Amino acid sequence: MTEKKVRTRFAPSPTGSMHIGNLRTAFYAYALSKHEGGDFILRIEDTDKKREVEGGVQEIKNILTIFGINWDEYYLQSERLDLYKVAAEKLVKDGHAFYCQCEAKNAKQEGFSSQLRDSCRDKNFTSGAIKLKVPENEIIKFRDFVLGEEIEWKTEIVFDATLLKSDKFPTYHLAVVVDDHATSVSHVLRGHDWLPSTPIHLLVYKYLDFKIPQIGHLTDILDPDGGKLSKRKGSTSVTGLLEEGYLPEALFNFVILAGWAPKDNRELFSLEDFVNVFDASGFQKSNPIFNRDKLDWFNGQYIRKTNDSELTTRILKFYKEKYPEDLIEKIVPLIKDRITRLSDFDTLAGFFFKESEVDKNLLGDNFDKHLHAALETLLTIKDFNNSQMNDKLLETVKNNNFKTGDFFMDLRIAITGKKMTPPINESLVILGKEETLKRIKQVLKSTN
RNA sequence: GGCCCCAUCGUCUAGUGGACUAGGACGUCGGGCUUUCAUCCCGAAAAUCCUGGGUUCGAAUCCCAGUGGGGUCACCA
Repeated sequence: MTEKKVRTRFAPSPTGSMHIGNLRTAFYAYALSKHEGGDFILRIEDTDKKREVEGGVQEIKNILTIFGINWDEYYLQSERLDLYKVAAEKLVKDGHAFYCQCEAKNAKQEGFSSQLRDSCRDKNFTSGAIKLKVPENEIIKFRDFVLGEEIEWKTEIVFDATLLKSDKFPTYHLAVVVDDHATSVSHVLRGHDWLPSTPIHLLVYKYLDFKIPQIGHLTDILDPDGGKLSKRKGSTSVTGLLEEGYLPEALFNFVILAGWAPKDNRELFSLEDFVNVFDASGFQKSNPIFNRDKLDWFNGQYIRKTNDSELTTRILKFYKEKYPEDLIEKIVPLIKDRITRLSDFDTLAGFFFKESEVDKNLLGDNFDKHLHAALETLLTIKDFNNSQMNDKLLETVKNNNFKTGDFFMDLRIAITGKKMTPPINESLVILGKEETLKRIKQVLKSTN
């Protein structure tokens, strides 16, 4: 009964549109706690006012909600400034930090900086930014629960990091330690890029006399061209991917499997499945490459799993109600197996809404005979419905000794302007008699 | 450059000293189904387990070095 509750947090900063790798961290942190019936905390790290983006906080909340991630507690660092200030001043008082009045270096210097010890560390100023007084000749280490390794550094290579900026806002190094402690976070899960600054945090924990939580560093998702995932190859922002027509379920499934794997190599996971089977030993140690083909495959899988009325709604919303719902509903069964992204709906089903130009070169040698025969047959059908359409047209093919494939291909092209389309007879039914005949006549007329 | 992490088919991975003639998935190629394209089904190719040394009766699995990839070195997170 004294077991400590697993509490994790997702701590993004509202500095731009959320990156897919960032979202992955949220999924992992969520599953880590929820698998144990623990708590998941959302903490906004808005301590850099200069970089903060308008609406950034709302976007983070919206995205988590879209993916079904709910948080048990919520914190905004800018509302907790006193906490950090007290902690920083305590460190100064105890001799583990000092005031610095140097001019701020607020951008990365050219080349590699090597000035690890700050010139103000022994000047005993009583105001200014507060920096950590890193000790000499100490070994600082921890066991990373993702890597499963003990990692250590000599304090000689740790720099006197700024803890509290002169604007009284904390830096990440201070805020992360103070908040994780204050909110009883048991497991810290974060990007690989934080590994090098972990010794700073470890020192702060020690000097503040806080218990160190479990800390784990996740892999980075890499760009197919090398380096960290970048925007060169299309969007990597979550909203961008959503706008490309990817389903949240597919994005979720794809991204959790980039950096984590189950023992049995299972592929399809809902959020609930993932929480159920989650096991931290499944974390990978090496960086995965963003594989769009695999994402596309997942998306196709989920489109097929979605029931027709739900898919109709999603397409309706995706196109911001540009197309009428009743028509989408009829078309959905025809395109469901044929699209990999919602955005494919346009290219595959566009002809239903807008007459497409017919390239005569696409038509076969006997298109004239084919289309005349089709026209004649279609004219006799009073009520356009699937079974009748199929029977009559097939009968026409037989009676005229046409080649079935060639006949339907010409009809297909005349109606849609394309060689790759949904099933043609079913499409004609949806299109209706009037429109169908009109299009066939038009092609016949323009090719004469 | 210093420091740190990592290394199994093109890609994501299973594998935790003997069951590995290294398994699965995506992609690719071939076939089936079929009035197109897809879906679906079947099959194939694809991995010197990065290299070199050890340890061991035995190594993809443990150790060391090299090489390669990644990260990081701000009053940004």
